[in-house]
Amino acid sequence: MSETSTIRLSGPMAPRDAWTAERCPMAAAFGLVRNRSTLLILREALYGAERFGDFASRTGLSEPVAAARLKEMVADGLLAQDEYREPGQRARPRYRLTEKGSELAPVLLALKDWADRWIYDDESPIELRHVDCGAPVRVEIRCAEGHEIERANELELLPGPGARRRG
Amino acid sequence: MSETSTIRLSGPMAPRDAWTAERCPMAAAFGLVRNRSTLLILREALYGAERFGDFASRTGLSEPVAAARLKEMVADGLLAQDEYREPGQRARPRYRLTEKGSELAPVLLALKDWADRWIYDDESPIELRHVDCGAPVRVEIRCAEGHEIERANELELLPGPGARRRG
DNA sequence: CGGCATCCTTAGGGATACTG
DNA sequence: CAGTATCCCTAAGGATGCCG
Repeated sequence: MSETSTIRLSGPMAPRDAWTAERCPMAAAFGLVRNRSTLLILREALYGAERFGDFASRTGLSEPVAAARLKEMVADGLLAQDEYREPGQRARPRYRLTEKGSELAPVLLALKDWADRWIYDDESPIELRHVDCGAPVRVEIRCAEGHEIERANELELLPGPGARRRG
Repeated sequence: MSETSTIRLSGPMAPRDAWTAERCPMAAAFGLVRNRSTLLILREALYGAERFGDFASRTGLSEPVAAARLKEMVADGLLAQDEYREPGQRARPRYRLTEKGSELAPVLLALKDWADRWIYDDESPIELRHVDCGAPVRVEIRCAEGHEIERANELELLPGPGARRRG
């Protein structure tokens, strides 16, 4: 643990290529989450919120901000909006996670795991368990052979299939 | 896949409790990453950057912004600053990931996995492989029993050990 | 090199009040 | 209830220039 752990840039990546900055999936994904309010709305959507008022009140966001984010997230395909009518009630707008949106869950879980350790000192305010077996859940980095990766220096960075493409 | 997938809020969490918003590990962790520039610097640190000029140029950030972020990240314990002297050279400042900082790697990898699928259509500009076996790497959600979680509705949200504590 | 000072523009976000 | 319209303040970040 004395040595700083970084990802290995070998072969075609060393010395480091400029396009890893220009076409960076991490930055691209962050560009859609973008800000705190989007993250909070994403969290509430994962917790099952569907209605405008719930998003605003449970996140603590002001209504104008909640409205702006919901609109953006629908435009970005993270949420889908429709109307639903509970029996005997008037129709109400509803916002639900798309598959694209719900697949951001690992990002939130990775943030949670990190905060649980480094902010809450392993005493998290919330716990996630596997519904089927009740065991606690965590994010793992694993290769296709099933080996778990514990540190960044077990990783090697290479150009991907989309390295040459433009757009 | 017709049903929207959300985390289950059962027992003490249903109806949803307000403190899941007040003390939210996802939001807490996001509060340290906070903005795009921090993420980019984190990325470069993971790619092995150590010097001010490299952080600024490889991220494309202006120097004032890079300087401000590096300072914040050192204050937040994500980076450690020291001086090093290459043989026959003058001493230079150096910024390296702390353990706290490098453990944010899963967050970046989760963002990458998501973008690879939803932005780059499975043709990523970059690839990460396990150094030992060369197999591609991905983020997995898994419970302590080893079951992989594929969808949010396989998860159950509960109060954690730090639920009652204040601070 | 490795920064800091200054200036400027845009984005994020709260408060308040109002509408269908 | 589900927003929208204003207004205002702060944070994020680029450009330029200077300095040890």
